[in-house]
Amino acid sequence: MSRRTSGVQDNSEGPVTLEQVAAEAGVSPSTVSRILNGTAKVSEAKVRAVRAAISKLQFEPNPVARSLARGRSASVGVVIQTIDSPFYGEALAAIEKGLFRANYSALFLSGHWREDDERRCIQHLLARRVEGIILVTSCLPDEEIIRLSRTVPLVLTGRSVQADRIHSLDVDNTPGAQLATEYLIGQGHRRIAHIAGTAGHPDSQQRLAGYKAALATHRMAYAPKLVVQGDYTDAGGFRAMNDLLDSKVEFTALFAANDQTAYGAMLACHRRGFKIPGDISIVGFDDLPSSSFIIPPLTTVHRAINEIGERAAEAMIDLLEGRRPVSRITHETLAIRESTRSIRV
Amino acid sequence: MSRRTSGVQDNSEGPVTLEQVAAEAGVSPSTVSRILNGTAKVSEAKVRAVRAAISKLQFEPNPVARSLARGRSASVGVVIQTIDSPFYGEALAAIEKGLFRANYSALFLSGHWREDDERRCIQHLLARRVEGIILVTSCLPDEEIIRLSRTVPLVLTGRSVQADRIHSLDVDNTPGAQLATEYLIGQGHRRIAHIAGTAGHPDSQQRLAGYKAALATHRMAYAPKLVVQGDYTDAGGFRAMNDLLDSKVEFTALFAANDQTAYGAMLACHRRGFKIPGDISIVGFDDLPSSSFIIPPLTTVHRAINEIGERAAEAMIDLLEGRRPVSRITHETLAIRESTRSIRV
DNA sequence: ACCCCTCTTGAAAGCCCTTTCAGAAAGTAG
DNA sequence: CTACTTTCTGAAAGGGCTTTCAAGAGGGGT
Repeated sequence: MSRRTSGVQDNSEGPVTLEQVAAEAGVSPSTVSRILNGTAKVSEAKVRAVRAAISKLQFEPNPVARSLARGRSASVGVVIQTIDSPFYGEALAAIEKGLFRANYSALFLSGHWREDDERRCIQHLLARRVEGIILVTSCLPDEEIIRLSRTVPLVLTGRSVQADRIHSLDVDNTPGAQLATEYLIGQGHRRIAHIAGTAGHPDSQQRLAGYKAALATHRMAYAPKLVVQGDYTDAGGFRAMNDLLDSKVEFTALFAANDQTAYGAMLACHRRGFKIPGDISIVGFDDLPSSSFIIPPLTTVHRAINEIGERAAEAMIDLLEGRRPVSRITHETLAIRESTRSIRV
Repeated sequence: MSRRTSGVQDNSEGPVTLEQVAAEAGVSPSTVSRILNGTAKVSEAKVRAVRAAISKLQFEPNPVARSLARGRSASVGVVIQTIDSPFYGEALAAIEKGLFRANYSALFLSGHWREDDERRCIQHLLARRVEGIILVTSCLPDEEIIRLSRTVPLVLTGRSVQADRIHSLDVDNTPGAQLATEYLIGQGHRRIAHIAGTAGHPDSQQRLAGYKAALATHRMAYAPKLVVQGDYTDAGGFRAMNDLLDSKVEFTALFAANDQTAYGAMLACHRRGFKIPGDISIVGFDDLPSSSFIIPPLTTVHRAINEIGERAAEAMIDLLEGRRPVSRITHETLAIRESTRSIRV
């Protein structure tokens, strides 16, 4: 015992409390609280005294107590599918920054593309009393999301669900995919293969839809044989390209569901002696940071992923502070690099 | 008024509280708490009644109140430098998983390799009353870290600082770098260039040291001209390789400070018509997931980054629960792929 | 039958803030 | 100078849980 008594400067004894500040400044705790939060006018003199006490004692309000008293946790949950993955990483960074600026903490959890894991994450977040949840490409069915939105406000990316406290930051992937495919068509390609993303993912369906739409626009037949299943990973792209090559179906270009798939596909081509873009032109989707540095630099659909993250954070803050979010996302563009070539005659 | 009274199933009225459970079960709040935490023996009958009430009301204890009462926040802070970056992403995922399993939440914040940002993050985390902080490759000076450890237990990765409540998960990069360089030497290379990592980073210094050590072991002279500064990014590697090529210094192999640097360097070679590994052999460091899929697949020092993450989480939990962490990290190995070749005669 | 223990349980105090309520002080109007 | 506002301020009541303390109940020993 005893260390409690001492303490000219040695503030062992755990964090300083608001009451200690009040005592030091000779005012009541309520006054200190009011100054801290600006919830009422307080006389100049007391403000000064309290500020002095605060800095003398190095007081930092305890956010846990504050949360309890206010009934608000000042934190929002972010459920992402894979925290690794260069693509989502960038979004995360932007979300973190946006929330941090508005004084919210972010709790990141990964759902691993599994509904059950995602539910578990959400449960955990709710138990932690987050004030809102940002779902980055959720796997859950619409009605479940709507039900959830009755409990907490939601921001969804890569997905569109309409409900009162839901803000969908949907980036329809269809136009981007169409853009990519049409670019290939414009370069003279007529037999264009596609390696799809994970089966069942909405954005993978959209990318396929965009591919089909481009063909349709140019009155080109859709050949199921030219489309093989991938899973958004390098390895999946590698496998898929091998399947494609094994199947002996002819094609001069490939639209890959994402950049990683394209990487894998490129390697498969390389292994079998096909040159890119000499023999096969390849377009990706996402524009990962490294895509401009691989060999050859990848032509790909550019998405401003950090912008998506920023908007998601903003929208969440709007929702929390009772404003109606209106954020719109920049459209996808095509970053034309060196993995494609014209085969016009 | 009124909606409070109703409620066969409609639990508007916000979350259920422990007191409501107590009332429903006909016991005192203390008893419910004891059952929840197993802090005392409670009669079979009451346990059953309480369990029934809990599931009937769907009670979930409020962690905020719990934190306040216990004085423990059940959360740990994780300061990372860049949340994006495939490399750190993996570590994060592993840390998140490890902490989640032990019922701790992780608060991720990025320091952007800037001391000030890192300090700000730490302040924020302390204000949030995290119980411990994991610093992934911190930029802060040793004495500051030691001072901090008097406030919260610390786990450090990529760094070694000795103090009571600090557990360093240091992976000395020197041996890995030496391994890489010696491999090149073993393949007959005599003029080996090195693109260093960000100036001043300890691990970048270690990698350089490993490079030098390998040369020394083989009685090869260290030529400063063969070493140029990079910054761990693709772009930096690209630039550095161009500088190297411009300088007309001769070399047949390159040891790049990390995989991204290697990517950039490879592209620079490609641009100027140098073949890899035909003209120049390249070895990287880290073994990013995509490194086995780029062209050519990169020979690189493999680090079990997810293992580092797992160990970090475990160590933190040990520290928090009063155990002495003893985790050891697997050694680095060399993943030999196709970006290197022997030039033995 | 009486005393002493052990075991289970509830009351109440606390954790550290916020916020309502009401009193005190100061200002304005009549 | 009184009556009524308008400020500023403190006391006290939460917010939802944990934990200490003490009382009540039941058991064993003599």
